[in-house]
Amino acid sequence: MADAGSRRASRSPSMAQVAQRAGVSHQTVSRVLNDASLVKEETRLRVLAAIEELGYRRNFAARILATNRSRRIGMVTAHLALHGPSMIALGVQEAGYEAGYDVSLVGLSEFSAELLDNAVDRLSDQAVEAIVVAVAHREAAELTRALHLSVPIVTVQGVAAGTPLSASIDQEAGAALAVGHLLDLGHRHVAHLAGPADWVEAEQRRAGWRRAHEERGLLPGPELAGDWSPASGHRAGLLVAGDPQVTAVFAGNDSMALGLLNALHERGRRVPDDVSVVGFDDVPEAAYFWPSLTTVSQDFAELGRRALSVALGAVRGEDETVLDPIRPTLTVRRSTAAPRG
Amino acid sequence: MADAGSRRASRSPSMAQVAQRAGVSHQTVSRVLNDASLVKEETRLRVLAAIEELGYRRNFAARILATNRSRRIGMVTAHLALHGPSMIALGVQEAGYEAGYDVSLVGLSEFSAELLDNAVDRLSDQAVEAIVVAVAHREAAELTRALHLSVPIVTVQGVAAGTPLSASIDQEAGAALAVGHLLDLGHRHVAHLAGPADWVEAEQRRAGWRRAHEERGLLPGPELAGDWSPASGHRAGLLVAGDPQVTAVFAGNDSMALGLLNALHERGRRVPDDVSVVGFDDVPEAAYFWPSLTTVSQDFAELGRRALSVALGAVRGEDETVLDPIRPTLTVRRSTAAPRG
DNA sequence: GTGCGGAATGTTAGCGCTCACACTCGTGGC
DNA sequence: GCCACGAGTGTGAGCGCTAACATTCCGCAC
Repeated sequence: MADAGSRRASRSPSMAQVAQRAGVSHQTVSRVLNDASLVKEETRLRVLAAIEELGYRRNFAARILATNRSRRIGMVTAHLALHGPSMIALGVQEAGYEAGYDVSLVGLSEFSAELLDNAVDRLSDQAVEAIVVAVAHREAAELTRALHLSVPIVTVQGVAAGTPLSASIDQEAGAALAVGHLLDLGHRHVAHLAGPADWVEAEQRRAGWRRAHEERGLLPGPELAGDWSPASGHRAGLLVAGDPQVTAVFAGNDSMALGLLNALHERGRRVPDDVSVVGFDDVPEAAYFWPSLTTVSQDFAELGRRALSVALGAVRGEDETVLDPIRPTLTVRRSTAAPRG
Repeated sequence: MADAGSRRASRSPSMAQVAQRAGVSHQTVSRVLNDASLVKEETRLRVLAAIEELGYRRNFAARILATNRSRRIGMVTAHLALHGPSMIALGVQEAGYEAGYDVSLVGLSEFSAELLDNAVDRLSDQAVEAIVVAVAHREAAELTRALHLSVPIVTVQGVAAGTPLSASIDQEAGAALAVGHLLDLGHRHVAHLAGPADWVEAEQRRAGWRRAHEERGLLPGPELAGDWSPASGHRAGLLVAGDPQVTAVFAGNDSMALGLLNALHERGRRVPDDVSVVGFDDVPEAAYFWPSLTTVSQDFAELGRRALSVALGAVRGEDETVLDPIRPTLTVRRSTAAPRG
């Protein structure tokens, strides 16, 4: 119970107080905390004891002020509730802590240029040493690059592989994997339920879908427009159900695949007997869709870790080593089979 | 391009530089930034111009050091990837920003006493003014209370309504709502697929399930043990499918309901014709399960906002007004119907 | 014209830390 | 016996800000 009336919380013990108690100078305490090497073992223990007794914690604001380094990385993401972004955030945090950095996470409730600006602004106020932006809209990537802040910005979604200061997953390869699986089962062509046109990921997955056909000398099936939501998957599903030509669909993500399955059931089309469906992301629920969903798994946490390591490299002013994009893998379940007949 | 060789990033413009440029004292600049009231309009504009020209940003570390207030709230959560926690985090952040606070979010990759301790420690190092803990394990709530840090800790899951320094959703009422719906449709009793015993939420939902039966003078149906995962829902579903007595199941969350549906389909039991199913949470996908899931909706973002407001109240040393828990609502979809016959 | 009072602005002293340097020992070489 | 040296420690300044107090300015009453 701190004295409730006081305007300012009472100050906690300072380095000077620890020093006095241990009978040394404040600088020696500082040395114990930073590079113990130069302090005699006996003194070190005495200081440590004093720290313990006083419950001392180093004042981070004073430290930042004196060193001009915040040891803080900012991260902004939209759609924190989605599987991908939240896993990325986790990866960034973990890797950050390992490297002695704190991570300030700002979640956008929705995407808009203004909110993004705002978030970056706020992070700048906190003097972050680098910012990781995990917002997949194409516009976001462009906005981000236009900012030219004084700190490095690492983009982690919505960018082409090989872009400087970025980390990525090879979406195209993943899509090709999924579509290839369908074609190799004997489907003549595969329809694609695409994500929104302004997402780079959607474009990349679409490219993989086309490529898989081309590599086999086949013509791609019809393309449907979606927006990642199950509702859009459902709408597309109604269309698919009406066209007996379509025997296989590659959905741009698992949520749309879910809506698609729902519509197919509604119309009495059997999966995979009448129509095969494959998704993308491998959300934890995908294995329990009806039927369980064949989909593409990506290691988002690893993506986050890489993003952080790129950011730290930039902070240290190192030459950037461009990492190969992460390769997704295909998880085959019950929603895909060879076409009938 | 900062000079790559320098050990420390070059300092950004200081208040003193702004002052010089505007031809005033640094204190006047400070006044413009804080309580503009006492500064002549003309001077104010001159200072603002100087700030603009120099691209000045107030150094937050110096400010914190001088005021002894960090304007930062810490939040720790496990299962950031789940719908509930991520929405809560969003609510806390939004409300925090509105109140001029930054929020430091620490996501635990899994729950353990050690990791929780660690996270709280890290936040303490950042001198947060309060901590919001959104970790639902019963153990977490206990650990949290045992910490007695120097800052207020607000618990936001895993606590009974009315607990001091907490915000909550009335889980029991939500469960009673869901089960009541089933009973009022004419089901003799409802089976319950419960969450893990060490989650307070699981216990509360279970209590609501029992209460709904008692209020109607009915005996509750069988109780099954789950762990929130779709896999556990699937296991339970196989059991349910084998018992024709069970005509309705209340699942502790939507994920388990999904697994349950999956098992029911697998065994050829029709939903809702043979078995009605209701979930809890109303995740965005629930409307597209097959069949679409009747479930209980909770306003997690609001929960987060309340938690923050409780935290700020405590920081200001106000007497705590205990808020009524948030009332969930029932969303009826296709997975529930009257029993056959 | 003198003085008074509030509005506007300036001055000074820290906040708790790190950095650069200064100092004090004891030890060893000559 | 003196100096050089390095290990171990201390001293002082200063990071950029706010808080408290000091000062100046100006218009107005007398």
